[in-house]
Amino acid sequence: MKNETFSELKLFSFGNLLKKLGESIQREITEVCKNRDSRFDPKLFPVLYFLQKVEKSTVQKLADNLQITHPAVIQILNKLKELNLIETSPGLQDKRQTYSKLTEEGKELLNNWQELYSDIESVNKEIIEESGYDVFNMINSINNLLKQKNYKQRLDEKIKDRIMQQVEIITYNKKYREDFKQLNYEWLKQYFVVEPEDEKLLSNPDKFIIKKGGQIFFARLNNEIIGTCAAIKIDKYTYELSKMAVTEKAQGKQAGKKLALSVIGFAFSKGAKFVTLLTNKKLFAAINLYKQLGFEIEPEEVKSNYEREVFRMTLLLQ
Amino acid sequence: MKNETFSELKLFSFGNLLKKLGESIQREITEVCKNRDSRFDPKLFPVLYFLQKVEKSTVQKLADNLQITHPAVIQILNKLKELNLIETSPGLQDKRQTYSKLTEEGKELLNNWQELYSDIESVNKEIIEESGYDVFNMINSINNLLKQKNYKQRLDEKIKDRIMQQVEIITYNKKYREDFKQLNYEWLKQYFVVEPEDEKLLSNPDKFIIKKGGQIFFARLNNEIIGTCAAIKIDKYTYELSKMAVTEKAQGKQAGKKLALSVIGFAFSKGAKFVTLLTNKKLFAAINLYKQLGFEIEPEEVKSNYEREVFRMTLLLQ
DNA sequence: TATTTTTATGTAAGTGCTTACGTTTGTATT
DNA sequence: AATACAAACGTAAGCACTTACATAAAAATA
Repeated sequence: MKNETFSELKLFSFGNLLKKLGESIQREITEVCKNRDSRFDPKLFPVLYFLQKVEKSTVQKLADNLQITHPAVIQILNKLKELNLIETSPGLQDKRQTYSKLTEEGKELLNNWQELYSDIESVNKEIIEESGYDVFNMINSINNLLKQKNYKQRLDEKIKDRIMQQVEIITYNKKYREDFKQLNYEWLKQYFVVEPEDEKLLSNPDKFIIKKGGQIFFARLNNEIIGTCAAIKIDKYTYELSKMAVTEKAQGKQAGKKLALSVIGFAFSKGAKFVTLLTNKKLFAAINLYKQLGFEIEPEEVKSNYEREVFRMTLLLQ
Repeated sequence: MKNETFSELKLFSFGNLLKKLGESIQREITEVCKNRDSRFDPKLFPVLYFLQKVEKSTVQKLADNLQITHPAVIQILNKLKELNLIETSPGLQDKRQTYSKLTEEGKELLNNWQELYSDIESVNKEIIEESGYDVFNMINSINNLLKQKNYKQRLDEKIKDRIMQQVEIITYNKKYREDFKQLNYEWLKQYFVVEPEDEKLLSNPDKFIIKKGGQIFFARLNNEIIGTCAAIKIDKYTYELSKMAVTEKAQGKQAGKKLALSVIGFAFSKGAKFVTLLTNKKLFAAINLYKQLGFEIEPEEVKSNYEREVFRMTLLLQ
């Protein structure tokens, strides 16, 4: 009965479980040490140990080697200084540095602690052996995995994937005509002005896009149309990706990417060789997306009948 | 080069490694969550989750189920209350209790978070699978080991063993005569007064103990005599454990136990059937040790020629 | 050479827990 | 019924770190 919830949340709390286990072990070690010798604080030990090995060290070097932050090192060094176990001196060549080294008292105490240190190691070793697991390799293995791709990245990707899967892409239907117009208006007004040219096309998608062999895609999230994009037939081998618009509030849900992929897929299925598009220098996010999908910027600046600072990008379908 | 010290201290820092790994995972989870929705704090989640499952709960019940202390629960509940995700009410039968339950807003939010929760679970699962280790069984296994015998106990035992091994037991030699006398004087003065009877025996151990077929043992730690104990021959079948004295500053190093064991071993090797001793009611630690070694209190109160509140304990050698 | 950037250190404050302690209420014992 | 004991909750403070920020010196760059 008890711990049932605990076990349900086990996978979610994975990090916490590791943390708690480690903490409880450290807590008990600290307690035992304090009982033996009020000065023996296991958290001080690694710093002392390292100082013994290298004679003297800067703060940064300690932080790097002990895998803790430099403020943590400084706090430990301060305690050691209070206990007269180390002494510090400013760096000679580099005046920013602070070197720390053991005092005679520090060396002696460290020597006395060596035995307790070994005892702790023995107990840890026994526990690990009794557990029957190669705990260190496990820790290493997970650390390496997270070094290759850190947790944040993994989780961000997972979330992106999930959201992308939630966005459905559907094809044109008369009932979406108003959505097509609205989404594009919203977008145009944000960046430019709506020109007569736009007005004409956006009001008659059947006539200017569908009937001419093109297609219009819509991104739907929870039964709401959040984005659109058209594939306009230019010639047998070329389709234009155009009228891409995703509503502000649904940004970041990968709808644009999914829409663009649909256009590309459509063009490909029609046997096209190129997908081309016009875009504007200031639309960084869009340009990035197109690049990511393999579009390349045409070298010559294009003169379009739209009064914008535009250029052409083209994707070669293999 | 780097991390070398780290790896030298690996076994010592076992708990810390686990803790750090867990912490770093939790940190990144928290960061990602905060970016998505400033209110989604993964540390709040288990409490919400549990409240959803049981409808309402007391503080203590939450603490038990989530394996955290009750102040931790209260702190989380306070945050949740600030966010209007829960509401609390005092217990009806038991007025000490405080019940918490989700508000409508809390239920809705929890529902929204469900997806992010699943994403975190998926990432954790992937990491664990990629690592190739059965991390949960490992954690369980170690937790169980520590439940059977906690870390503190293990470490205390390890230290005791080590110290006991360091104490060497050696047999009588004239050069230790002064140690024998001094140790016993120190001890006698602390608890009683030195009587003529004592004086006589302590000054002539060769004559009164060794020559009569007994033996005197000394405990040596780092070339210093820290304790002594005599085996005095009473008759063919009986030796008396007597003149046990361990110097104050070396208490707790198991010297007494080791000395007593030496006396018992000596008596056994001489073919004795009993080891007997006189002790005083106020010497609790000593009595405990003797009991631990198998000595049993003789039922009748003994009249000794020492003016102390004494009784006899005897060990039957099998 | 002047200026920007980076590095080493230090300080302050935050975090997510914990232990320690106090108050109120309930339960057990005399 | 009176009293001792235990439990539930709450508050305060501590712990072992962390992030965030500040400062001065060194290194890189223009």
